[in-house]
Parts: sequence; structure tokens; C-alpha cells
Amino acid sequence: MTPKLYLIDGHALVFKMYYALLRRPMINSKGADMSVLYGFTKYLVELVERERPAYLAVSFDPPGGTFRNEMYPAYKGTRPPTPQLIIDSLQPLIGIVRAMDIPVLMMPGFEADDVIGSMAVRFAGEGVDVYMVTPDKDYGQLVADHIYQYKPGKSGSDAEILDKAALCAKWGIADPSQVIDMLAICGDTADNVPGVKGVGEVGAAKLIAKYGSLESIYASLDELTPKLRAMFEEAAPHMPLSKQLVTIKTDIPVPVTLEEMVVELRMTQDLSNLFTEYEFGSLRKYFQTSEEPAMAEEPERTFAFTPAGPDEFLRMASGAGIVSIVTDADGTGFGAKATRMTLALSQDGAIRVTEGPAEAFRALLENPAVAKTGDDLKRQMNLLAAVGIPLEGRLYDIALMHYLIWSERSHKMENLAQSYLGIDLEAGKEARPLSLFDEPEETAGERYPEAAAVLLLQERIHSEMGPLSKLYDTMEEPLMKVLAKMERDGVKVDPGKLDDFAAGLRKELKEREERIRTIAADPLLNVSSPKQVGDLLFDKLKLDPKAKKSARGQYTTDETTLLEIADRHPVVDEILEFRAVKKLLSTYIEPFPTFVSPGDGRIHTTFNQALTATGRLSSSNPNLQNIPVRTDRGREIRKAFVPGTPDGLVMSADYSQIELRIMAHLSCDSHLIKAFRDGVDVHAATAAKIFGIPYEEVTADQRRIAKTANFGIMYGISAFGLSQRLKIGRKEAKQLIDDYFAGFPAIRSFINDTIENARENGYVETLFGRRRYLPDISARNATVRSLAERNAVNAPIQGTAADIIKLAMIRVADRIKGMKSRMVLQIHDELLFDVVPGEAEALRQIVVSEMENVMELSVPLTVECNLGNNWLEAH
DNA sequence: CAGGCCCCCC
DNA sequence: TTTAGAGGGGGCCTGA
Repeated sequence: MTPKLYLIDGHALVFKMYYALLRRPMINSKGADMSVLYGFTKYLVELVERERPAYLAVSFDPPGGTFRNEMYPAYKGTRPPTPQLIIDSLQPLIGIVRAMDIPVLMMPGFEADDVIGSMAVRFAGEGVDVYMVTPDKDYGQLVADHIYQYKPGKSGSDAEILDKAALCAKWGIADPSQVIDMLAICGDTADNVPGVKGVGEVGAAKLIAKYGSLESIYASLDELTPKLRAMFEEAAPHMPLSKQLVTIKTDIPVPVTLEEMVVELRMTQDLSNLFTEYEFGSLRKYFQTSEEPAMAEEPERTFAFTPAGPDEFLRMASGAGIVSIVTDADGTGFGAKATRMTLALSQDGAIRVTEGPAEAFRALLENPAVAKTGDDLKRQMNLLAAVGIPLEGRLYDIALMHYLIWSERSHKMENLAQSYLGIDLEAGKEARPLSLFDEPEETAGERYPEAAAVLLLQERIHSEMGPLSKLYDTMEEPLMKVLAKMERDGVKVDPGKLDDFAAGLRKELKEREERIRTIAADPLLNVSSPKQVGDLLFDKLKLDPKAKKSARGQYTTDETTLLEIADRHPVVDEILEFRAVKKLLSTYIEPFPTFVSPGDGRIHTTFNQALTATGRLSSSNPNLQNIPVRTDRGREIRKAFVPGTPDGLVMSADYSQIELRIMAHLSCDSHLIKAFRDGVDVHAATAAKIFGIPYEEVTADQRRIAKTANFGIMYGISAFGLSQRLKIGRKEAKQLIDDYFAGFPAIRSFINDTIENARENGYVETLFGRRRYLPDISARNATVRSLAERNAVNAPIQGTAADIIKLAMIRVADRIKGMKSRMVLQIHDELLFDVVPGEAEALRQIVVSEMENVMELSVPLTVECNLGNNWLEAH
């Protein structure tokens, strides 16, 4: 059998691994950077598992090649990687592949593309089957010659392999050598190959199919449409470069044999940490099967602690100033009670730890003079409250503190311990038997490492906070206590109302499902399966001959798509309605009774305070921040949110247009500011400005357009996006944006300044100093960069709104301490209250005044406040 | 159980 | 002219 050699284009991979190793900011696993890194790595592993090549070769540009710091200005000043560093940074990949007994080869060169090309030709000549793997497509020569190509999908995890014949067939090109010209014309998405701007893969392929070569196209410019001609003329100066870039040299000397290029596996602690930090969990199993001695070494704990008896510990605690606490519970959900606790403190530079039943530490826990630190203190607070122990004093929550420093990173204690302290908290746990029936004698001291780690983490993280510690002290810490109480208090839901509602919906759902199955002539059709629905609509009923399949072979069946074809067959409406009903039942109505706490008949959500990138809260189990309101049928659910006391009321107070007001303030736009100060309808005022008409003459449609434009601006506008939203042409959308900026010039400069500022600092800030880092703000890839730019504009607006309502919540909570009414929910710009009889008016005054006067902006903050017998009436 | 898909909210 | 095409969230379901 012919041995297979897989050649890896290491540019992106090496680059990202290397900078991850240097701990430069990167976006998290949801971000483009990480998904490409992860997707590519995962893809390689799958490929190697499936194909079992004889060799895997990685090539890369060493210093002096195209591997330059300028690629990411944020990395300016960092040491350029040496070949050894690059090899080190690729160890995770090498480790995985080596674990499968496949040698990895390394070949540094001054242009990795050329090295790959030359290796391909050299080894192909020696009777080896050569394949290439690359996330880029600027490899005209290689595609033309003999190489397979990896093409990443949208998410970075999908991939397809295309061979030469398939590529040529796809592009309609007869002679593979024409691929070079074709790729030179279309360029690549990352702008590494400039190409002809405005002409893509399909367009370029058509032109090449017709004219044969780049030269003949330029010789026949007259025949092209005027627009196309202009684009080609504009690109003319750099087309030789484009062609050069996709023409890979294949004749540089490769003076080594395959065996000589095999590299050693050298797993280091740093690399292991990196692996953990970026959550390459599912890939880790490959290491565990490895026999490499370096991997057998367990990471050492780098700190020590001394157990102490509870009494001895309590004596030391009052002088320690701060103790860390780890609370064990008898359950997971709401209502769980604190059982045992583990505590740690620092004394004369040594760490003392202790454990015992929670009750044993009551005096310490309720002592306001001793500060506490821990992971998810809000939960610990509620676990302790469940057994009647208050948690008093300053509370330093390590996750919450770390969230302020780097909102988008992981705040899990294990990861923090790993990255800040180099301690693997999971290490000992795996050895532990995982039986449910193992009982406490085995677990003595089990949490000592955690308690000690938290104590050290608090110091480290606190010292990194700088100006953000003020935000912690004045906002997040007090809010944590407010949220803890809101979670404990919960919100009253009437299960009877949900039941009544459910019965009708279930009947409707069944009927619709039957009708859909009849139409489909398939009694087994699963209407909940997008795959089956897609096949029904587009294969069986052929409702849209142009419907395209996704990379995974599925048709898109989302609401927008279905609405477009709704007039072609009644089944489409049935499906849409089926989904709407199903959503209500399965997401809201059916799960809710299971969330009602038997003790008080109330639902206790969990507010996540350290999750969103912008500073907002989120809510889960259940999510009470996405209760339907838009459709009448959905709104019904809000009727089930009722007062907790007989004759009580529900009160809702929400900020009117808070984000737009913040944008007005941040941009200092005089027109927008005036509109808000005058108290006029701001969307109508926007319309008047954009369309150049008097305010009084604005039609409902113009107002709708202006409203969409206002939101578009805040979210980061694009002509395409706006045209989709408004169902208008690209040109009109472009014109609309131009008119908008002409009417509000200050907004345009606000956007430009914000982005420029983000590029300089690497982050943006809210009015209160909350940061969001944007490492991609200078990315070369236009898509990645644009996302960062939109985030740069949106984060200060959305984040400032989040800050404002957080402060309002703290002040309101403080002022209603003596009242029986409770604040029960926050829905981003709205606060919901459970009002006891007789307190309504007093509460309304407090809430409105605190919310409106949180801070002085150049526009007023106004609050709409309503009372009702349930949430629907109050809203 | 993760990932894809979809759809609620602000 | 490509699954790019407004920001921030969460939950359900399928299919391995």
C-alpha cells in the first residue's frame, strides 16, 4: 500500500497556539479565533484517525517569514517565535497524533506555502500519496497539481475535503491549471490575496470558464459589463501579486528525508495548562492513552496547608481579616441546605484549613468584621440562609471579580486555579471512587485544596483588578446580596392558570400535528424535527426549487424561510403554528410547575451575575427573562405571574428607551439629546431628520423605518442587515444609512471614535468603567474584525444600561428593606415587584425616583411604572 | 451529551 | 458572491 503523507499548513494553527501560550488575550470558545483553532485541531485528529497516514507534516513560517507581529497589532512588542517555540506550541496537536502512533514531521521554511509545495512534489515523486490540509484557499498551484484541500465550515467544526476533480467540476473549469487564475481573481476571504474586489469564487470561475485565463480577460475588457470592467481595471495593478501569491513554488530544495523530520513530543506544564484553559476536554482523551513519560507526571500542587480543629481555627479567624469558605450542600437546586463547610485562612504566611458542620462556624459567618471569599458566594449565601445562618461582612467572590477583569473568559474555579496558581484541582478527584453510596468518612479533608486555592486566588485576582475594584465594591458585591435575596424570595406563579392554558394548547398541538402528517402522508413524521420538516417541504412538496442545503445536508426551516414560502402551501402555516404552540408548552408551561418550590409555592430562578460579555445579568432554571410578550397567545403566560399575597398587586417599572438615551449621551448628538429633553417620540424625531420632513408629518411607516435604523446603529449597522430587516434593497438601505449619518453627524463620529479607541486600548468601557476586551479589533479577517467593531460600539451602550439598572436595584433594595413588598425579577431594563396591599403608592414613588435618579446624564432617564393583578396587566 | 437549530426575551 | 450580514442572552431536540 502506498504510504500517505498529510501536509498541514500551519500558519493559523501555529500562530494561535503560540499566542495562546503567551497568554495574550483571545476570545473564548464561542469566538472565531478559538473555534478555528479548535475546529482545525479537531478536524485534524478525526482525519488522522480515519486515514491513518504514514506521516503528518506541519510547515510554518519562522521569524523573518510572513509570520509577523503586525498581523495582530495587539501583540506588538512580543518576542517573535523561534522555531523551537513554535514546535513547543504545537505540542498538543503533536501529542494527540503521536498517541495514535503516527509520526509528526516539522519543516520550517521562509514561506511555508513554498515548503509545502516543494515537499509535496518531492515526496510525491518518491511514491508517497500526498494530501494537503489547510484552512485557506489561496493555494492555486497545489489545487491545480494534485492536492486535496480542507475547507472549514462556518462554525469551524464542519469540514469537507475536496479533491482536484471535485473542485474543478464545482467551478466548471476544464483544465486544472486554470484554477490558479481563477483563485487569483476571487482572492481569499482573509484578504491575504487581494484579487478583484467584488468578484467571488463563482464569478471568477465563470469568467475563467469563458475566457480561459486572466490574461484573456484583460485582453477582452470591452466585452465585460461596465461594472465588472471597472472592478478589473481597479484591480489591475495588484493582479500580478495575487497570481504570485496563489502560485506556490514547488522546486525549492527539500534536503531531508521523511524520517529526519520527525519531532519529539515534549509536553510541558504550560502546555498542559493551556489545554485545560481552552477546554480541549474531548481531545484530552488522546493524551490519556499516551505512553509518553512526560504525560505520566501528575502536576504537583505548589502550595501546602495545615489542618486545624474548628475551635482553633475560629480563634485564629478573628485576627485573619479574611477567610475562604467552601460550602457543601444536600442538593443542587433551590432549597438545598448547607451541610459541611471547609474554610481556610492565612496566618504568618501559612495556610490553615478546617472543616465541620456549617453550624460550627455560625459565629464566624455572621461576624461582619471578617471578610469572606469563595466561589459563587451568592449560592453559598443561599445555602446558608436555608439553615438560618446569615453570611455577613465583605464578600469577595472570585468568579465575580475575575468576571470584571475578563468578562468573556472562564471563571470556573478549576480554571482559575490552573491559570493563576498552576494547581490542578481535578487531579486528585479522578482517583476517587464515584459511587453515590460512598460516605463521608472517605471525604474528610477533601475540599482543603479548594479552600486553600480560593484564598490564594482572592489575593491574586484582587491585586489584578486595578480601577475595576471600585466597580466590584460599589456595584457587583452589593448587587450579589440583592440578587441572593431575590432568588430566595422567588416569584409567585399560579399553576392553576398554567394548567388551564395547557389543556387547550395540547389539544391544538395534537390537531395540528395530525393535519401536518396527513398532508405529508407520513403518519410517523416528527414535526419537531427540522430535518424531517425540511425534507417534507423541499424534497417531497418541492415548495422552493432554489432551497439550499446547509453544509450538513439540512434545509433551513427557520421562521424567516418558512414565511417566505407560506403562500405556496397551507402546511407551512400549520408548521409555524405547531412550532409556536410547542414552544409555549415545552419551554414555559410544562416545565414551570416542576420549578415551583413546594415550601412556598414560588419559582426561584438563578441569576447569573458573571456570564454575559456586556455586564447584563442572565437568568436560568427557569429563564424568567424571556417570558413571551409579543403575541397574544404568548402573553397569556404572564397572567400566571401573580402577587404572593391575597389582594396584593404586581408592579412593573421599566426604563423607557434606555439604550438609545445612553447612545445620545455618549455621542453628545445634539438632535437626539434635544428629542429626549423635549420628551418627543424619538423614533418619529429620527424619521423627521432622516427624511427631511416636519415631525408632524412623519408616517407610521417612516417611524418604523427610523426605529429599525436606530436599533441598527446601536448594534452595528450594515447595509445588508438593514435591507434584510426592512425588506428593502441594498441600495435603499445604504441611502438610509447615509441619510441617518447626515442627520446625526455626531453619531458617526461617536462610532468611529469608539472603534479607534478600542483599537488603541484593546478594550472599551462603560460609563462606570466596566471593560470588554476586543482582541479581534485589528484582525485581518474582515468578518472577524467587523464583529469586534460592532461589539465595540454596542458594549458601552448595552453595558452602561446594565450598570444603571444594577445601581438602581441596589438603591431600591436598600430603601424597601422595611417594607413587605419584594423586588422579584429583573429583565434587563425592567424591574418586577410583588406588592403587598397598602404599599403600592409608597413603593412606586421609591422605585421611580431611585431608577430615574441613578445618575445624571445629558438626557433624562424616564421610567414607566404600572400596577396590575398579574404581570401582564402590570406591564 | 454536544451541537444544531430555533425562538423566546431585552 | 460565499451560510457574513445588528448586539446580548437560554432551551429543546436530535442523533451519535
